[in-house]
Amino acid sequence: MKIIFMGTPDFACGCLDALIENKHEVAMVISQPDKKKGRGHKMLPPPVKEKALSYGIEVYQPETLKDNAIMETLERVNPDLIVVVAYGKILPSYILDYPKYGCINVHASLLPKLRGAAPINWSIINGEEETGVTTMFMDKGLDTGDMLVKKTVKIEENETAGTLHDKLSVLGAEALMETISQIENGTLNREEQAEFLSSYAPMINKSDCLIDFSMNYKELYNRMRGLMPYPGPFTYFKTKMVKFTSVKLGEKTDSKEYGTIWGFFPDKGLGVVAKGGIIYVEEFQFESSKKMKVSEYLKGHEIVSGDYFSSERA
RNA sequence: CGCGGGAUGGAGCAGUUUGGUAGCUCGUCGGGCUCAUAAUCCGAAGGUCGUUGGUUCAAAUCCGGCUCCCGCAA
Repeated sequence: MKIIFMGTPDFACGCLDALIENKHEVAMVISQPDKKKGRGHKMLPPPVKEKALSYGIEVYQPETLKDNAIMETLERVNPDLIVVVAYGKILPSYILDYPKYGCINVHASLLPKLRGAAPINWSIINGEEETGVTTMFMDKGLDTGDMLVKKTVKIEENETAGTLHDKLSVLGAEALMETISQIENGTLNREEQAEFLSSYAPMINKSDCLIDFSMNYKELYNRMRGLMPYPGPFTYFKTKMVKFTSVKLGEKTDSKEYGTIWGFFPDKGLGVVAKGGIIYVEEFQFESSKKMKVSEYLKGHEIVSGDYFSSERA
């Protein structure tokens, strides 16, 4: 079976690896164009492109899918199946209809929940107890196609978006392999998504990351974990922006001085008052600075009792 | 040429504006006190101040080049 693989970020690399390891014929990889990234605007290729090149697979990076170039490519390669994992563009219907076996997608949630761009983050932010991956036949809607294989994983107490991302990347590859072999064996089981159960996981934006300590401490803890390590929950301490890189859920408190520093405890970290309880900060990163443990920071800086984090720069 | 911060004993920082003996907190090592201690006290070791050139009687500090690290933005 001749496959075109479409994907862009790290998350998709596990699936590409699995396809190769299981001797599937990946005739071409389509990825987003190289982008100016990082300091100094260096051009950097997306991870999937690098991975594909290391396998010696031809890579195509169209700026748009709306012109004829993509059609010519499809005709030249003539894939039986297109596998899409976190590609980042909507596929027009003439692509969806082109391959004999259609287009399948690996999505990092238990559909129909958390359709959209950031299901991993939102599963934690929403305080879900479990999430997973779902493969589906793509249709015109956003993650609305018929579901094929579903795999579940428990969200741990201290799970972050980073750790969950890695788990789901592996699980996604497994689900994809099962889906493809079911296609080959003709044992596929399609299940329609129950629309009334659906929810949406929109792209994370800057304002989602600004931490507000007047939020309930458990919800806040979920939100912080769901944003780690990227893009990272942040707030301000005096004149500087500070990003939290490791936090723990603390005990209850009645204090209403949200954002105020409760104290520093070598075994727990820097306690901060949130609504209903304490959040302990173990590690953070100030702007222009390296990430460091709070205990390290305190060797060269002073934080006095009564200092506070604020959602606005002083 | 996207914007900005930084490089000072093992760690985290001050000192740079206004050149003139290298300083703080922590750690390390030795010792005291103590039933004991991560507590406390006394003492010690440890730095060509990122690199390179220049100005100067004198440079961590002023000027130029270079290297590396980091945040933002995309």
